[in-house]
Amino acid sequence: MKLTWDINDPKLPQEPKHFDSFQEWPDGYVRLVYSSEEKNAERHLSGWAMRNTNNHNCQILKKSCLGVVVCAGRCVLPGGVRLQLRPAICDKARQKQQKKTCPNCNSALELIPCRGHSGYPVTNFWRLDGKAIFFQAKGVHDHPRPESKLEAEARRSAIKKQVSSSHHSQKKRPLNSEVGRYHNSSSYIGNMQNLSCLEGPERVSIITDASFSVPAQSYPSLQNPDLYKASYDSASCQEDQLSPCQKCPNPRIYMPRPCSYEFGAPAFISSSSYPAFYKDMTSTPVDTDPVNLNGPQCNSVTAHDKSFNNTGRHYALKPVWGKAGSGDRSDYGQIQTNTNHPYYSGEYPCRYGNGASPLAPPLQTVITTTTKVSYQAYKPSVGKYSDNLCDVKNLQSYTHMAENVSGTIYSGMKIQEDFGMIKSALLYQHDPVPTKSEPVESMESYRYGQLLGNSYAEHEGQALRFESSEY
DNA sequence: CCTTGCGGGTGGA
DNA sequence: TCCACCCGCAAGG
Repeated sequence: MKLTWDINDPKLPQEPKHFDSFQEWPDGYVRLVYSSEEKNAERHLSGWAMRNTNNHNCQILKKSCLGVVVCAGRCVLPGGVRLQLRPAICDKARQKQQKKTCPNCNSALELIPCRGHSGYPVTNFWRLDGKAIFFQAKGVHDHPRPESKLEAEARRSAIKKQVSSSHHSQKKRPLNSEVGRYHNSSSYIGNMQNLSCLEGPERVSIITDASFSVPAQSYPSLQNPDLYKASYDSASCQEDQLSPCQKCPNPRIYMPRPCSYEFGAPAFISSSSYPAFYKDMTSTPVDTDPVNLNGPQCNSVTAHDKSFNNTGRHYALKPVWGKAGSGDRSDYGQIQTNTNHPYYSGEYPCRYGNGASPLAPPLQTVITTTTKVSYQAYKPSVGKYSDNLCDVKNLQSYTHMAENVSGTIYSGMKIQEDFGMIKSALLYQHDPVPTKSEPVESMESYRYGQLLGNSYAEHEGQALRFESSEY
């Protein structure tokens, strides 16, 4: 469909013929139309830690990205992964979260704010219109992915369990043990995620080698795998699934963009290579810039998924960005698709590396305003999602996903139950890799674009995220 | 205890 | 006007 609409349009396309599958990690200037039956969309879920932002417009729900919480020491977890916690959405909880230390090295935790939208946090807009839920994202995340919501929840519950149960027996093992687990799991996950779609064996191999960093993508299937998973998976899957298709056609795909934080921190980059960095880097992610080089690729992590998923081609596309201002609306959607990145790369602020200059001038202007639209009632009737049903479509994809996952992954992983969820999480994002070949391609292109970053991505792929707060 | 939404209100552009 | 953001409230898990 043509992305001719803008979230602020008085009139949105009526009765869209086709709905997009849920995307857990939308990135870039994306516009999607979900079915009002899509639970995840209904809940305005996102893998990114998005907090509600008051835009004084009850028709449009606006959310802004909180970034990601990482170890200030940029330590590498045992699995080679990095800690990438999901920032607590609640201000108070976030403050508390930041007072905790890295479960792995005890360094302070650092919140990397999102500045992917012209120096401001990436914003997501949700608007219910009839049977469709319109979603529009503005900005490109310039930081690693945090844990997905499910992963975070899973972790939390896992920790609780441990605490409660294990308490008696051995009390304090927690840190290491936990960490270890997490690592494992996470790393797996990370890999898994990437691989998610692949077959078991392949996955494994892949994993080992390249773990792109997809930080977190998946929604763990923890709890109700069905629900989330389905949806999420679908998302991921979709991507994957789409990927084949998407690669070309899909407009909404995102692109990976450059510079991100990750690179900024060497640590992130190649965990393996830079192990030493831990401490040094700590405070100065920026310095790390050397990485910047990577900068362009930065987000690779994130991007990966995407890239994989969607990508192959996207990258190649041309940069639409030049325009900016006016074109906006329609452009946006497309941009993503098309744009390769010039925009990203350039523009994107790798804050770390370059500084935050927002190259993308156009964006803002264009973007903006959510504020006022008064159209139909946005307020969704909540409640609806009862459907565990999830979209059939999604399910399908899921199903296969799930299967794969469970089977393969798990077996491989030793993870405990707790982590089981994780696996689920793994599923989607990476999935992008529907076809093996693609991944490769995309990777390359990707990397290419990224430059250095790649390495990072690979190693990093899995960042662990977990917070173990108390220890 | 945390998430999610809502909405009043502020300050800067 | 637009927008980011702070703050509190309420519902729900």
